[in-house]
Amino acid sequence: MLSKKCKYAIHALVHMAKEPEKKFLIKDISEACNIPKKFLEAILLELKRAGVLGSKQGKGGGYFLRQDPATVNLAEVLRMFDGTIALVSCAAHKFYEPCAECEDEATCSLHHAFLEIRMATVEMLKNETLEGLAKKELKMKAKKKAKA
Amino acid sequence: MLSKKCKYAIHALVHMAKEPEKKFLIKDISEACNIPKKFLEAILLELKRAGVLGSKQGKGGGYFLRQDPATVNLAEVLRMFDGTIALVSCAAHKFYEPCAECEDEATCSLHHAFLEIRMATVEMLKNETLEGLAKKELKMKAKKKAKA
DNA sequence: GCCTAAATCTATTGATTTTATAGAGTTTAG
DNA sequence: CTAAACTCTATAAAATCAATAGATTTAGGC
Repeated sequence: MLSKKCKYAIHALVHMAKEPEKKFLIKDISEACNIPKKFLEAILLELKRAGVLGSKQGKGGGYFLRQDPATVNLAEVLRMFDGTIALVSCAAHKFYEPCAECEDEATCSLHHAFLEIRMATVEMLKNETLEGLAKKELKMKAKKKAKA
Repeated sequence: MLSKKCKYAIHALVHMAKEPEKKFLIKDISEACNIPKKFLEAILLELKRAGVLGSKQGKGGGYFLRQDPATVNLAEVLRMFDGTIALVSCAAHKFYEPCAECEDEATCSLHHAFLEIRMATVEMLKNETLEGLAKKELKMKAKKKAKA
């Protein structure tokens, strides 16, 4: 499972990607996405430090996307907040660590199995971009409204 | 990431699946797989309660596979120890729960994205059986030995 | 029957991580 | 100069994870 922090980050980013040019107040994102304001503060700050968001301080300030939402994908966000995507550390790409209990990774069937699963999962996550998610959501909401 | 408990469980099961008819002592599994003995005790007990293992108490006792290792897969073991395989609770199959912050799952892009990812992941995990993993491991170890 | 080997059960501890909040500080528009 | 807004440090509450201790029950073999 994702941490709440990571899920909140994705929610916030997708929300912002619906209007990629707009500047957002923490408070507004917090209310729109139902994320505790103080918690969201820390999250947005992390995203800023990672270069995904930019910000402007003082009156009239706010957060905005610094990167093209088509180039930001879920694999990236997951790794930023939750670390590795792999199910065991010895199958990780960016956060590789040998498993303490394993005597020989080369002949460990789990290592090989989870390596494949990690690679497939990362592929799927890379296909999910902020732009894609935001557009899908706008479309779904429009459809639902039309129905009602 | 899997919990250690879950990873230990899989290690122990694969170890046992290499000799599916044999009866194993906790101590022997613990030493073979480098798992803290007391911790392993609790794990094996859970696997027994779940029906995967059987046991015999007293002198000459031990644990043994109760199910055909070809029918036990990693999806099952993961769910037993770590709960849902999905990355968000609203995308879970066996452990579904709505996300607290989400106002409308039907139009949530994350819900749909993670639903697909969960389904693909479960497919992959289901293809990894105790028998498959054990055989692969035996083969790899034999190959390595032949080389040396 | 008694001894010993082995699984079983209850409880609890310590460490770590996660989630969240408080409050002071800094920046900027007007 | 003041209000609005992000920034930073600190910390606390809660949950989870990993591991251990110690007592109990069961069964085999002499």
